[in-house]
Amino acid sequence: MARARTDERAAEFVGRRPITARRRELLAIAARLFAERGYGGTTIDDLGSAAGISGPALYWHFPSKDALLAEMLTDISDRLLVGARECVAVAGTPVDAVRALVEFQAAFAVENPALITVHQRELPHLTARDRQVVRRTQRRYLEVWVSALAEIAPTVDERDLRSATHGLFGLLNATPNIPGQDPDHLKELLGAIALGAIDALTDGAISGA
Amino acid sequence: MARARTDERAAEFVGRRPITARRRELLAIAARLFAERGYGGTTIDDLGSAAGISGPALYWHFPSKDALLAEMLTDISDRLLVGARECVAVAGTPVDAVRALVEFQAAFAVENPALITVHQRELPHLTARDRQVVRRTQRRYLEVWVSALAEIAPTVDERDLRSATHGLFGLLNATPNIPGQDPDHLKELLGAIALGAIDALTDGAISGA
DNA sequence: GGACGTCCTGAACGATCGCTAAGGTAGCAC
DNA sequence: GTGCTACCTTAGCGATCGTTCAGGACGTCC
Repeated sequence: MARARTDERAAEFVGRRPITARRRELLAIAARLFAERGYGGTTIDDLGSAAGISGPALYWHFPSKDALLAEMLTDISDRLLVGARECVAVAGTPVDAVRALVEFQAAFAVENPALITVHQRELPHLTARDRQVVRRTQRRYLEVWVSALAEIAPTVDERDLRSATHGLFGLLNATPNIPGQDPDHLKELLGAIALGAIDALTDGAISGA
Repeated sequence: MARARTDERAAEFVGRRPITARRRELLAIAARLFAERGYGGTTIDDLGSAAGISGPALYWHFPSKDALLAEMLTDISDRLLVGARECVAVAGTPVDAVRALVEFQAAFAVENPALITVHQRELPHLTARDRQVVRRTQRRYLEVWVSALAEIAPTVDERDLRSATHGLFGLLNATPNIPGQDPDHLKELLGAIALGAIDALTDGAISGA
């Protein structure tokens, strides 16, 4: 009998197991189910049978249901943060940076509705420690936005920028609730609306009033 | 021994028990806990002890944990729908109607962050029947918005209006995520941003371009 | 062929938790 | 007093569900 990877490899990879294709697949399936039924409404057996295996088989890949969720959420927030930093790095002007951020978030939300849903909803089901990690990454992501916005609107109070950015996230992350729209069209539409919102916030810094 | 109200009164009130102050109080407490820990992360005993009573004591007031959540969610969506209809009824012009809707939703979200959180998050934990009821009310609420927007922007495709409205809800409902801002200020800020978003959508129908 | 790693099964355990049962207390009506 | 209602208690049942355990099938390497 092979010992579960949970025991054997944990030390080697210090809490973060190697990312195999199978793991990614299972995470994607879990994201779909969590989005549909909620974390609490999804059992280990549900996850297993959706993946074509038994419930306990998951324990070879993940140490616990909590840990699965934790990995999913940290992965999402990491991807968002990396993407946002790249947006800013690549952009030529501050306005371009903001445009790129809007487009990036819109694209991510439209292309990963399940992930966005879970990310917005299931944070309370993390352990305090994991929640703290995700929250910190989220805060950094927010800061990338706030910094970018501050560059195009230096006169606006930074706390207002922060509040408004939360609002923009809510706007762009609403895509999971919107049924049956063409993804590309939706991306454009919500992106345009978000830019309008930013214009209102920054007194026309985008459109150049 | 008094039989539980669940058995005794259910027939009289056809599934909807009379709304006493105590019930409202318990619902408010439950909303707070559900928002903090999630529905699945909150036990009956948690709810009870937060209210200063034992867990099972709740069963005198509500037939089940599910039913408690269902009542909470239907109540929220009902209040939103009623409020929105009144906004439209009172408004003099279509633009006023849209302004009133934005202000109303912003006010509701700022003043009831816990309710908004639960309303956004816990729908999957309802029974199919209850979920259907809440969804229908939500759809009607959405239609009030879409109709109002269609009046100020008759050229915009109605499906786009619907999508955009979902986005606006996301924007205005982001308030629970925003810590430590003055409520009135936040209301104004998000309201203004939302109007900017609507302006972008309707090509200046609000600001009068 | 044997050793080993990968990935899975099926049975079962233990804890949690929603919910029921049975009863108690305080107040008010008559 | 008795009876009735409103609201609550504690004990405990039953089911669910996360998790563990022991093992097996399949592949690869020597």
